[in-house]
Amino acid sequence: MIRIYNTLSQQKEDFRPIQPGKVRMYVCGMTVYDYCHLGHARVLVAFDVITRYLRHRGYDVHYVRNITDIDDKILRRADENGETFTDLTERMISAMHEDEHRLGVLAPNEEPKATDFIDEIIAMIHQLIQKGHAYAADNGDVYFSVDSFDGYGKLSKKKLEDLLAGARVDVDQAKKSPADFALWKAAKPGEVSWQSPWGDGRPGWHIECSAMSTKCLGDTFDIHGGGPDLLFPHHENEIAQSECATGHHFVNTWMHAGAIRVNKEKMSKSLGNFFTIREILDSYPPEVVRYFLVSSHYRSQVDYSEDNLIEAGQTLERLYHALRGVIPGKDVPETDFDHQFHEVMDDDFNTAGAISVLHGVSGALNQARRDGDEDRIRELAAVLVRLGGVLGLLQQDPEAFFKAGVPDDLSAEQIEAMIEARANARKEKNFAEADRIRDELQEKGVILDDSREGTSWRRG
RNA sequence: GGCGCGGUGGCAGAGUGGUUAUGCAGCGGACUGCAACUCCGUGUACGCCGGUUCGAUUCCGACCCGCGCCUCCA
Repeated sequence: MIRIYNTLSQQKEDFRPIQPGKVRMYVCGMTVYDYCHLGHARVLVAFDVITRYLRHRGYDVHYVRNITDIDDKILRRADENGETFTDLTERMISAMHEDEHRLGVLAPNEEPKATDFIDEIIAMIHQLIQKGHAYAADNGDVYFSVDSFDGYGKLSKKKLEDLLAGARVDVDQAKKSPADFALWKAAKPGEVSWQSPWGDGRPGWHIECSAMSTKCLGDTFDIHGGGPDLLFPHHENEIAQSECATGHHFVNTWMHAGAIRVNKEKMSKSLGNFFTIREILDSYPPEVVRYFLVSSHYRSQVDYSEDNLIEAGQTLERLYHALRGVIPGKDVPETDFDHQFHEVMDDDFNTAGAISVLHGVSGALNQARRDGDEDRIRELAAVLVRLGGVLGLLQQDPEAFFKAGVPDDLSAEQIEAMIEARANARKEKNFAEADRIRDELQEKGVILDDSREGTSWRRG
């Protein structure tokens, strides 16, 4: 039985999908006005692992992750760049896909964009007005009336009165209550807009997710996830909109990833302390970044630092070393390691524990190597690749992993030729020449590994 | 101020009412022409103070400290 921590109940619960064997999951994706940063990568990778694991356990997962392609920040950025907002969003969407692909994140089943769901959004707003949960204000905006929904605050555990008492709630004359939020925003002159019964405008941020998730997954679905800062107000507002519009319970399990921090502060756009995925990938192999993210639990905070990335790289190398030179066996049945892996992953996707199982496999594999037990080596290699694959790791050919990133000015053939020259020098006991060749290669970023079987090489 | 989360060995990071993951670094060893790499072995821990218990790092309470949300942010 898989257990998942539910933000709604604040505890781990047995996971029972609405339809046995099928999981319907929605995750809030990117607002595409800039490149993805590490915080986005965390959510992307976390829910990728969750999807992979659920599928590994036999569930048919329908994973929907939206793209917010219209909002204030997009319009402002497009204006600053002197480009149309669609040029900007298309560029950022393809950049996002590139980043995801490099991190080994599988594509969701559906990737709805807000601008493709304007009709559904308008229909839902219309429904909310009819049921008395929303109202058109004098300024052309349409607001959700927070007072009309008794359940408001049940996800974030906030009381409406506390929210109203807070000084940071926007006081807007057009709103009946300061906590009300926009469903439809009237267009300013010259702004991109769509026609609606309440005048030209565009959707508010929260309504798009309600409209798209309902359209793609139905009124009630299993899992809704996202980043830690979406819990309030975004997800709280989604619940209010959806439950008021459909009259049904919205989501069974709410999942939130932990924040990425830099120097003890949350990595965020507003603090400006964020690292984009692409700039991190300039310095570290993508799989190392993924390993770093997966090595701690998805709900915990993690600190981004050079040291942590370097350590992740060293640890990943250890696992690939175990696989080096082995052809994994085929159709290897489940082992005790698989069971251990399932046990920790069943417990709210404990990827840190899962990685420890991976190290257990690699330790056993090394033992088999010492024993010279070829069958056992091939069996364990298969298990390691299989379980690693559930985390989206260890799917590369080990040689490719070790040799990636070698400077272009040195071809594999040249390296092999130098290795051979060194081997000859060593045979003639000309160690000065042998060491000269070794040093020369090291200077160029190539490290030689001597072993009984001969010499292999990898990037430095 | 309101709500929520957390404090584990030098570092990263799981977990558990008693047998104390895993990795990195350190140390010892094997291997090596010498090294590096690799492999094997190995020590150190549960913020503070009370309570419950035969026994608490694990449960309960207080305290200290850190963090997140309450405003756009994954």
